[in-house]
Amino acid sequence: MSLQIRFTLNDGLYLKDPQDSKLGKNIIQHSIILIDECGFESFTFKKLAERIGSTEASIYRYFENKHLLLIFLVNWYLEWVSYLIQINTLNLSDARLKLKVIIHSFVFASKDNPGVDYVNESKLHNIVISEGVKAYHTKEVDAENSKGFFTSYKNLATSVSNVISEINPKFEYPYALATNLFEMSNNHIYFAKHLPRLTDISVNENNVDEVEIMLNYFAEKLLS
Amino acid sequence: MSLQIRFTLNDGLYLKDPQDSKLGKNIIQHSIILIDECGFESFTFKKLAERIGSTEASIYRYFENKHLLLIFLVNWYLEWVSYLIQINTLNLSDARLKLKVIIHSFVFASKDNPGVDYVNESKLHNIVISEGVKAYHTKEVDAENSKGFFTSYKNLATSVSNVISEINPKFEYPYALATNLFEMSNNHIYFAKHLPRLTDISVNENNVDEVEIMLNYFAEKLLS
DNA sequence: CTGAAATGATAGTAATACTATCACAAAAAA
DNA sequence: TTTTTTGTGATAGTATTACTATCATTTCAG
Repeated sequence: MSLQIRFTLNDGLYLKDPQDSKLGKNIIQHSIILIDECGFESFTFKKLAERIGSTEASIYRYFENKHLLLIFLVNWYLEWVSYLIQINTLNLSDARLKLKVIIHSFVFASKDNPGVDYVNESKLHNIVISEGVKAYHTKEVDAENSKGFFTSYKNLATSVSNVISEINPKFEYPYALATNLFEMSNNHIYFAKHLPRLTDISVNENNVDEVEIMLNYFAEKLLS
Repeated sequence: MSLQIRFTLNDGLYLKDPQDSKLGKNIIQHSIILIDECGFESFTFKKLAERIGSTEASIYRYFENKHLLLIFLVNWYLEWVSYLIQINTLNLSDARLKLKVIIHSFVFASKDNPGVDYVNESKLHNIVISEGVKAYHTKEVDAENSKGFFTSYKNLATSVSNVISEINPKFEYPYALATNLFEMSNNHIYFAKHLPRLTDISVNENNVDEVEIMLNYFAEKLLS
């Protein structure tokens, strides 16, 4: 027997909760692997169906389209990061230490943790880095936002901004700093791997220490 | 007669230079309008052809596909911003003032300038804000990067990072700060418009003053 | 054991992302 | 001027994508 983590995600994202069935979990597990392999644009439900020995029609019973699946995965990741932050800051009283844990979670979300058996957190993090921004850069943002599809991100931003305000109550941009640390983390890992001239840091064999050091430096300096 | 600005963009981006012909300029002009209207995913060459009274086949003679057209447009924008920065910092000696001009250009690129008659810089800026990240978030980044498709961004990052190093030669992350100011500018304008809970600033009727103030604050604090 | 729910199998449609061919007009070269 | 080249339009066609619909079968809960 195993204690399974289960996140409550906005139920408008799916037609049937994939966390409830074998097929659903298969969809999550292998969509992560497949998107990581081929990239989001050339990922299709047909390919996914072949991969898991199912059919397109069956997958469409869970997700209306691949875009909603992407939002689902990104939200899953954000819930996972929020969860990590929560358990690792529980017994910390120093807000500066909490922010260090937060930054560590942004950068390392994949490593050092047990996780959920059907989710490869490391590959999911790669997807968030490479494809995450596509989740909310569409013509339908406003409609999707009003359905609550981005509350996971907002909640994370809020909890991080609370820590920031705890460190420096006079800092005027706690939300902007919170989201910027997250976006910057993903961006610069991506830059280091693919467009190194756009950053100063380097990531060798998935060693993202330099990113963490940079984010800590930015945060400290801004909040001093 | 008019003095037309003309940017030299990587010639691998197009099959035939659209800046050379009436149809080419029409493609640029109306693709900007159309992508701004429908968003990149539902923008198609067929719709564009109908809009300008031409045919799909004719457009394919200029661009291999809509993805390369997007990279072309983003590069055009970056060249335009670089050009603005160059002419507006020419007679400045104070590096801090230069950085202010840079930030102003990131945020306001559209307004207060004459421009090129077939390019609506304001709409182009909107496209960069909403769709820009898709230009380099694909499985083909590495291949496209090696063809030099992203040199406009790299050049901009380099020139901004030079100003940053001029302000504070000991600052360890001049490139990261340069790209972050650019990305942050676009991100937070987008957040303010569509996901306001992810930022602290607001943008009313395209008044982006608050974004500019925030970026200046971040830059000053980090470089102090 | 029975019935409902989940899945598989198959088929079909509209739109997308192209490629190919031919005809025509205008501009450039001879 | 004539001839070529070049650019554009018109039309057609193909493979793939993004779905939707229907019916049969399996699975599992009561």
